[in-house]
Amino acid sequence: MALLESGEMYLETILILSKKLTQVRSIDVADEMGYSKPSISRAMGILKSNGYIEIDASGYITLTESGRAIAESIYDRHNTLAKALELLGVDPKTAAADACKIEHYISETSFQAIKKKLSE
Amino acid sequence: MALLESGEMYLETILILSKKLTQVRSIDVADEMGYSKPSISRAMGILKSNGYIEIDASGYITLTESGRAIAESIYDRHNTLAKALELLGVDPKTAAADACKIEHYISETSFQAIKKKLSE
DNA sequence: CTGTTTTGTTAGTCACTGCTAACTGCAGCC
DNA sequence: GGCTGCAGTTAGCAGTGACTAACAAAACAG
Repeated sequence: MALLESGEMYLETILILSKKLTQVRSIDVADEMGYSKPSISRAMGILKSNGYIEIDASGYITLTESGRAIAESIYDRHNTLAKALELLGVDPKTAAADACKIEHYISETSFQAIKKKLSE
Repeated sequence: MALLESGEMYLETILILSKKLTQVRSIDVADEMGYSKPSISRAMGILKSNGYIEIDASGYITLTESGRAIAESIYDRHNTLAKALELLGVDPKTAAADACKIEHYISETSFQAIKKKLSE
């Protein structure tokens, strides 16, 4: 089952939080994303049943190999797109917000073209 | 009431069709977008009740001033974004598909930055 | 030990946006 | 007149993804 936008956002957020915190729980994801606890609870259940994350007995969340691959991919897109917009003169806050949306919709082809342009 | 992605797409499609056809009906929009007639029928009802389009007794659709402004804006975004991606080496088909998505999500700030870059 | 806070889940709701099935209304053809 | 086909509407369904209310369980404070 392919992940939709929301799933990608949850995985990316877990990745970002795991860089900032020693452990990531559902409530941390809820706070970071601004969603209610039940929304996170259900989303974590779906991600877990699809093998993207694991949740231990204490509620600590870790990305599986496949989940991490997706999260890293989205995170890479986010950073690249945000950087590209900033180079065009867009303020960092707006650039980040836009990157957050675009990262889910842009094709790999277009993304690589932007990434290549940035590396020149 | 702010329009969501789907509403913007309907308005943009009506604008494009009005450039190609002398008159635009619901069925033309359905064919162009690949949606079923009921989906178009409901969408047109919503756009009409929000004052974005008018439908005469024969079923011909015209954009109101506010509807046209939105449609033109999205169409402009579409063309600009597609052109930008093509300049980066993305094939026209992929560029158009990506532009079709991004046009709904990118901020005015970022869009103007891209447009400015293109005009250099 | 007891009461509160924190964390998480369960159950049910709602909006958005697509769909099919089945209907109406009309126009054209034999 | 009656059949056929096209355009459009009505009614109801489905998937995604958010929400609140209410509950359960564990951790913590006094």
